[in-house]
Amino acid sequence: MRDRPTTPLRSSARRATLAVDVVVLSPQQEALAVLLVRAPAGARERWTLPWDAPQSGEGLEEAAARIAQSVLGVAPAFFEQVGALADGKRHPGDADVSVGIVALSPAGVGIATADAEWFPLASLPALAPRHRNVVDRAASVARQRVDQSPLAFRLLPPNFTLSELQSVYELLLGRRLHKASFRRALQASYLVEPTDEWRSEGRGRPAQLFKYAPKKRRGARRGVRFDLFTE
Amino acid sequence: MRDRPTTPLRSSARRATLAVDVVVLSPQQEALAVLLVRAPAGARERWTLPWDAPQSGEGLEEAAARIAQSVLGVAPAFFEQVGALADGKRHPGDADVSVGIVALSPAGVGIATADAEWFPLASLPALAPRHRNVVDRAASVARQRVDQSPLAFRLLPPNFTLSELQSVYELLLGRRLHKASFRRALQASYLVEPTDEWRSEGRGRPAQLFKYAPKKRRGARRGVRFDLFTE
DNA sequence: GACATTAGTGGCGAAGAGGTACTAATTCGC
DNA sequence: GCGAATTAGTACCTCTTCGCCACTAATGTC
Repeated sequence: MRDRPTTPLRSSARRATLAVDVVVLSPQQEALAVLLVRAPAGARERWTLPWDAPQSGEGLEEAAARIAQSVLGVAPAFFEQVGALADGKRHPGDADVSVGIVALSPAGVGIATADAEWFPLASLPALAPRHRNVVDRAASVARQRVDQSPLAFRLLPPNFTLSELQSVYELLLGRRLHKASFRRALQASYLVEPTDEWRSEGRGRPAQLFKYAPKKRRGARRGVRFDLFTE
Repeated sequence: MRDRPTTPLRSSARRATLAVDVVVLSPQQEALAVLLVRAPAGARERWTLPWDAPQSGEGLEEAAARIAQSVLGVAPAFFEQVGALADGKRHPGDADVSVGIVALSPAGVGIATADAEWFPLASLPALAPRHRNVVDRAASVARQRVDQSPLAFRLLPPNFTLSELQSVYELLLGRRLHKASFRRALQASYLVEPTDEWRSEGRGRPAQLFKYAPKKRRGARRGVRFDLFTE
């Protein structure tokens, strides 16, 4: 590649229409589900992600919390950006730029609006191309970050059984995990604490409830992992 | 948390000023450095990140490539979004929203403009608060992604010695690594291939040059790693 | 030719991985 | 009441991987 004449920068900050598109994820019926809202009559697709423009002076995660709350009834406790998208594809509000934000909500949280519904990630209805893109990125971000942030714990109520935790990990990763190894690794991480409660869920032995209570870990950082490349 | 009356969504996509702020990283003099450009006279800080508004129809990474090229002379080969920021803090162009993008450039690539300079991450001059924020996030993203993407390879020329590769990893991670373990892990990952070339760098035994040539790996995904949490 | 310097490898003990198979505590069916 | 089914949780074994030390290899310096 060779040098080219350069155009001057700082032409001026251009005005663009901006949308915050929220991907609310939650485990529903043994599958990871996305919250969609019914599109207004006349729209090309029948469903869209919850979205809105950020209000002036409002941060982006703040906007996402407001948007999620207006659909779900409660604000999710965890947000993470998927990234900004200006792919030129169609957006329901014709926004030039979309900021995608993943929000995580535990199972069993009710939906406030009659116009909203959970759809399993695997069987989504048709969405505007931009929204489709945002959802795909959101799912991929969730999978990539699951062992770097407490994502899984935000998809569960405050108290949960270890089997529930393992199930959420399996949903996020899309593969089965080994019970003994899972618990051994969890034990060593000092991320959870047992509570006094036990839950009897139909058949079988009752399970002890745990809560997320990360201890400060001795920073025993180990070597480089070359086997985590996604590309 | 209880249900609250909801405000209607889809008020309309609001117009906002948008900037793409680019953090070009490169190893310079044994340290990770950021490319800054001299601010125009009268600005509150003397240096800024290279930034501009995206042109219409231009993707965000595309804009970042154009901006980086105009300062550096060549376009970096690798871009990754840091995220969108609407923190209300001061931006040199008073943009409402900044999209931060990290670009990686190998050492030894010349700077085209006299108004640009490399600054080690550890000793940056004063920057506009928003830019300071973008740089901090960029560094943190780079550290977090280093073992999920071939970041380190993009900070090196096409052919490199394993010691150089290890040095880049040490720069990114901010800690020393063990030579034998590093090479053993690298060997097992099938990410690099030896070339026929050797390089004699002053003293010591000459080193073989390698190139980045990732083979399709057997997807031997292993257990969950709870020890990678950053929070 | 001795020495310093950098590259690269072999091997060892400890820790971690996955797997099997066990024990524990409950509900269900009879 | 009692065994079968079901789910929770653990003990142990094996194989791999990790960190580390110590060594060999090939060059420049004096």
